Amino acid sequence: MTTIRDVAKRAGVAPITVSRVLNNAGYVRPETRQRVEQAAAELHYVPNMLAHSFRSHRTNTLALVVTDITNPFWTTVARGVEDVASAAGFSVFFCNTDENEAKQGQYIAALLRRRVDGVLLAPASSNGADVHALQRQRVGVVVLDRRIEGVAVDIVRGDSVDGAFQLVHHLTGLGHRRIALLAGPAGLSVSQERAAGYEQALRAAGLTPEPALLRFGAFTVASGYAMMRDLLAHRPTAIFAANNFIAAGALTVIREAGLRTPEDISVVVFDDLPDPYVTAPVLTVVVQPAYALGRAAAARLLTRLQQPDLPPHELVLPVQMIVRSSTAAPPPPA
Amino acid sequence: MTTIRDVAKRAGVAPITVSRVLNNAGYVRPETRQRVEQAAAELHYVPNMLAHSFRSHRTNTLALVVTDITNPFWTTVARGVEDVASAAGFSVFFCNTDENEAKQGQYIAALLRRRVDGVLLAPASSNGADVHALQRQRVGVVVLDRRIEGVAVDIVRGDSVDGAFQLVHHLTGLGHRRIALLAGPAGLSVSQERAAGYEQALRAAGLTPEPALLRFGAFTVASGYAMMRDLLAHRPTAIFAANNFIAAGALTVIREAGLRTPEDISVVVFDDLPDPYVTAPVLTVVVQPAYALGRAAAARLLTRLQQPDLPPHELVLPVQMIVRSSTAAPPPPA
DNA sequence: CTGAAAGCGCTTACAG
DNA sequence: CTGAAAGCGCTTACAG
Repeated sequence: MTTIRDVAKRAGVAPITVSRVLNNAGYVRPETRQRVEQAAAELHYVPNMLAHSFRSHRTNTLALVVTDITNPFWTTVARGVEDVASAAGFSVFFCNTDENEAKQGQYIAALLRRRVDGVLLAPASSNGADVHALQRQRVGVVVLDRRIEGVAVDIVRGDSVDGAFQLVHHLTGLGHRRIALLAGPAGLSVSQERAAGYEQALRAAGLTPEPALLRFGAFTVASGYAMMRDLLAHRPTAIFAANNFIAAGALTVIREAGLRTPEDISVVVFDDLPDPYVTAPVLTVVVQPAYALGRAAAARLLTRLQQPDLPPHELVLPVQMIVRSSTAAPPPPA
Repeated sequence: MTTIRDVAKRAGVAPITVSRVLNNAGYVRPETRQRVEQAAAELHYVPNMLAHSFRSHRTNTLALVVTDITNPFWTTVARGVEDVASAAGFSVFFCNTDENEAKQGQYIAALLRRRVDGVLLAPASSNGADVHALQRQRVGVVVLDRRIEGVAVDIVRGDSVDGAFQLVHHLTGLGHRRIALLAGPAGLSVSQERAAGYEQALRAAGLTPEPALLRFGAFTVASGYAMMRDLLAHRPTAIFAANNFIAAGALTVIREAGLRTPEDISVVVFDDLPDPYVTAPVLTVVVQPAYALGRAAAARLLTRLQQPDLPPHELVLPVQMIVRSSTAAPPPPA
């Protein structure tokens, strides 16, 4: 394998000069630079980034740890992260935890061993241990989408309370009084915040939240299906699904029960399903700016790498409701 | 930062002994092992994998380069790869090329610099240059899903010819005579093979392929939409979409044109859209074993890393047709 | 079963 | 603008 030494020999310079050329660091005479570049090309030289990183203590690598790689919300976030990172010369390690705390711990340990410069973490739980472990080793961290407890750290997330409020306010405005919430895991801040927005909107309409109409589960199709099955007996006239996959499960139950949307039951959802998902009906939704969220989080992480002592900051991105054909006035009481 | 040396000092042994404990390599007395492990834990020691890899010439890292990270086919493949890799102690770098040859080249260069042990590549084109570059640097390679030209390399893919034949044969069996193919990029082996299976099935039914009914495009919703718009004037009674995203685009056109499926037009597709995609109608499909494909490819790559001189091998996984409600006999001629 | 010495391929820190 | 020397934190190769 050819090394910087071989290139140096061929170009008639010292290894350190080759290093300067390859890293665009320090002064090199244009002619010297050209001779080095030519020698490198002729030898098919491939820089050894392991040696570089090992010596310089910089890997130019970030990691993005998400909870469900099959959810288009997260793949869209990933594109935002990747675009910002690669423009700044960083590579990104994508990791998928399946909302599993143990898996998350294993990934964090692996990333620490690899000496990534920074981590963007969508935490699988509110437990701050992993963030703490990263900070102890002086790895940059930005928490995505969710809040965690007891740790001072940068956060970038969408406005769940406001989004939930908008959706449920829309439903009460249409005259709905029996609105169910199919929420995510009870322990996550996003679940709690969407439930808070839901209750605020109910109260604003003079309604009292009914425990039987609020279910916690998981951000999966199967969970949406199970929660919706349980709910049918309680005769909701509208459903608020806390994410897109929950909505997909709920819609399957609705279809199987022979109910029509929006005539028999209205449906609203947090997070859109993009184009390729040929949904019917077309859902009233709160859209989080997933791509912008990825970009903002990556940008913040790069800033933190340069200024480690910046005070932690929470960035809450606004969300937007799009009213489509899945919502209408409730059916007249039977 | 604490090093192997600090751990050694605390445990009262030599650094090499710590190395042996951490890597489970060579003989270590159980008591010595325990002392070392305790010292490492007390010091919150995090092994420096950069130093390890740099010295040992092994990174325990693979890369998976796919063409569209938003397509569930590829995320499912990714899970298969990840499961096999992590069981064997390897991490996986996920890279997304967007079917862009230049982006692929950049990723391959970055992976070479990082000295990944092996690469699973779904090539964005039939050009073998990147595979050649990997092989020259003695990086293991397995090509996924598609064939490339002029390079001896392991390949793992689904049976496109057979899958296409099955779908189109199903349509001719129902009585269709005007069957259109919305294919992927003309230069890719998968596109050519699906077109070949399509033509074979037509000929087997005594039909002559009609150039106006075969369109090449891209594996995207937008391309499916555009191709389908162009096709409407040619009055096909059935559509064969070469992948799931093309089908999604075509279905939008069909819906906008006020056509019903399957009454007015039948639709078949290569690659399923999974659960969360609440499609209507439910499509007749050829399913590739995406998860198994990922597993098989990763397993092959691990084998090759251990036996670099194995002759190249092509593994073609069988595919399965599932007949659902999007296909029926063609409407009577107007 | 354990260790002392050398070296992996770069960059840092210092000179000139 | 260029270079000689030292060293990053491990593992290899050899000894005992």
